[in-house]
Amino acid sequence: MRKESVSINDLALHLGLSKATVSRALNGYEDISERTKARVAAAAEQLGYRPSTSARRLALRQTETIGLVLPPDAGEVSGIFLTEFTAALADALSPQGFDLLIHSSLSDPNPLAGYQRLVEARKVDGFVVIRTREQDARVDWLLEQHIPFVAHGRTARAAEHAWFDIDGEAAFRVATEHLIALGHRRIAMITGGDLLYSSALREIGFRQAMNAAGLPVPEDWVREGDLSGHCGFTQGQQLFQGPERPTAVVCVNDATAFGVIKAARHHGLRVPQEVSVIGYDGVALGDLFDPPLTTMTRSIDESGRVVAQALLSLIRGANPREHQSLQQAELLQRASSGCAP
Amino acid sequence: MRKESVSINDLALHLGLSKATVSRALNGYEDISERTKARVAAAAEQLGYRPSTSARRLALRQTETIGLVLPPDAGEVSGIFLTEFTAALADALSPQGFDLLIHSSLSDPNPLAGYQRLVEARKVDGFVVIRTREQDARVDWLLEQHIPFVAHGRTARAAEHAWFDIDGEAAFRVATEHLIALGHRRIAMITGGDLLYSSALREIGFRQAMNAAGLPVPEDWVREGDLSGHCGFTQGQQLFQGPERPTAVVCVNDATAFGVIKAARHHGLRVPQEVSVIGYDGVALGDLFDPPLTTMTRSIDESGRVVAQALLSLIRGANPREHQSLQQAELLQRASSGCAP
DNA sequence: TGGGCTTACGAAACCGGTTTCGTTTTTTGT
DNA sequence: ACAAAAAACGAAACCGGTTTCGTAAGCCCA
Repeated sequence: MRKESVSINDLALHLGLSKATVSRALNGYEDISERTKARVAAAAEQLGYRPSTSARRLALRQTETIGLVLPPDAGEVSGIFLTEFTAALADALSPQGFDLLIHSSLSDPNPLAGYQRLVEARKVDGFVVIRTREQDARVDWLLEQHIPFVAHGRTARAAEHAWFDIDGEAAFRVATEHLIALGHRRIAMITGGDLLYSSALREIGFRQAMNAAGLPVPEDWVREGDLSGHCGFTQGQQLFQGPERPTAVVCVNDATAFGVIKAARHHGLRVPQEVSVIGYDGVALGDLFDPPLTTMTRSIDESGRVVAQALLSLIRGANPREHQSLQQAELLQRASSGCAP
Repeated sequence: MRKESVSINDLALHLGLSKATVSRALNGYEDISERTKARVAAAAEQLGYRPSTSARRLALRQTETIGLVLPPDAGEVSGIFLTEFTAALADALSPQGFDLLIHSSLSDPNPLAGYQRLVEARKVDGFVVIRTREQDARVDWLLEQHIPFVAHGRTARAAEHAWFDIDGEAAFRVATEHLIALGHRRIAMITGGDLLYSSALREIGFRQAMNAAGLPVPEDWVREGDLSGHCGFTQGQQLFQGPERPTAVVCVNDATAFGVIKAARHHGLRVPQEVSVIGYDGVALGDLFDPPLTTMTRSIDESGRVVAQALLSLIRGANPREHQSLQQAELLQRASSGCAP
């Protein structure tokens, strides 16, 4: 613990000025002469003065901190994505003097608990909410409390809040059309259930492309997963067991796709010769997989940057409706998709 | 932004007591009567009083926050591990009222920059340092400044600081002996170079087991990687190209192992029939891989908990030497290791 | 020369807690 | 019954900034 840090009082004393003047000089107020500002800046530099963050926060009634509360299954489900995303967030926040606070309470089953604790303790100025659902209790509560936040993903109340999302509908249209162009006619999908609003949108895109091509979508070829690879595996096994099995599967995310590929192999089906699989997210590991995973992707770094900027804007008073951004994903064609058998 | 939050002054006024008494009552001081304590607690509950974190921090000269600064390549290299680890950290910290602050400055090439900024701004009470190297500038600096920290992994100066580590030497002895027991005699290793002190220790364990079994270790069968899957792939290709290729490879981490398996496949070598591969970390994705990855593992959750407790202890004044903990990893036998051909 | 305007700065209050120290009140001892 | 000790609480300083408001000094102009 540092003991000998110099306070604004020390600085004022050393300069023979009042702390009020020093404070305003450092903050560029108009009613301080240029000569004094220069003197103060020089002395601050020389004495190594660093304003105390705690004191600033108390005086400004602002924490300059934004909160990210992790879902209980964060590690298993969205591992790589989250690390890249939080890194991008933190990186975009720090030049503005903001910090990223990570909260996790596995113990408490209530999804609101973490948010409430951070708000009550006044530890954050706003939130980034990830993995949004269609009906999202966290979003409802934050809206009700008028707390700034930006959602990564839309919700049923998307019109009312700030969000950043990737156009899953379009993405899955593209992915499905890609498969259709390769000659596939029997295509299945594994969704994320109601764990992710985006899942429903992606399903719509899938169905649109199928309809447009006049292809049928049997009811049990749209199966509900839980975003995990394990579930992708079991659902994949269901898909592949009949004689009338699909020749291609689009998956709500990469983890699920990994599971589906494993299931295909279990049934002795080669990928992509006998079954094509497409994922969604573009995690780096997909490239090492066998076969390398074809997927829909969009720069995570940029997502983090955009979300961070939007949130800072909100905290400074911007209108949430001005920060709703829909981005397009791109098809990253690797080797898990190929011509229909 | 909440406006109407009740302060300790409001509470004192409402009770007809001084704020000093209220403060001490809430903090359980001995010189406050039980009756008063009960009254204060009841009123606090009723009015929904929540102490301001900023004010507490200023008065206590403590931030109750610990910092984690991400390495620049965090997302690519140690994705899944990091999410699980930070979640575990945050989870263990929050019951003690501590928060986890994530910092990342990709822009600044200086590995110390993030630490210095957080310390100068007095934003944290201590650090968790990950991915330690043998000569680690961050550790040197933190020691010099007498700032509490616990390292995840040892360094050359391990005797001087608190650390949590997994016994990589023993782990790689176990992994190598496992392969030897399966009949392998030609075993290679891919290390992490000097990116990770643990890498050197793991190499020692590997060599020990080989020596004990009287097996030779050709110089170019210990190849240097960078912890990434991509590098595992290129190094694996080197290993497999000659006629005298190894029948098994132990890898410094799972990502590298994934790359090696891909390389094996590129050379038409089946895993594990013709080549066995063992990783290290035990990430969840390993189970979905084809074949599921045999690896050395240890509960990440528990690591996080132990590190968090150690750091809190340090901040409360404990001796760093009392918090040096070496844990044993376990062999997680899946399908990427099998009998020698 | 004196009244009105700027300009540049200082005094003091404030943010919301904690802590030191002193004072009043009650209890204890004889 | 009275002095001494203990118990319970209040006043005020403090942590280190920001901000409001007031004022002295310098300048302009009649």
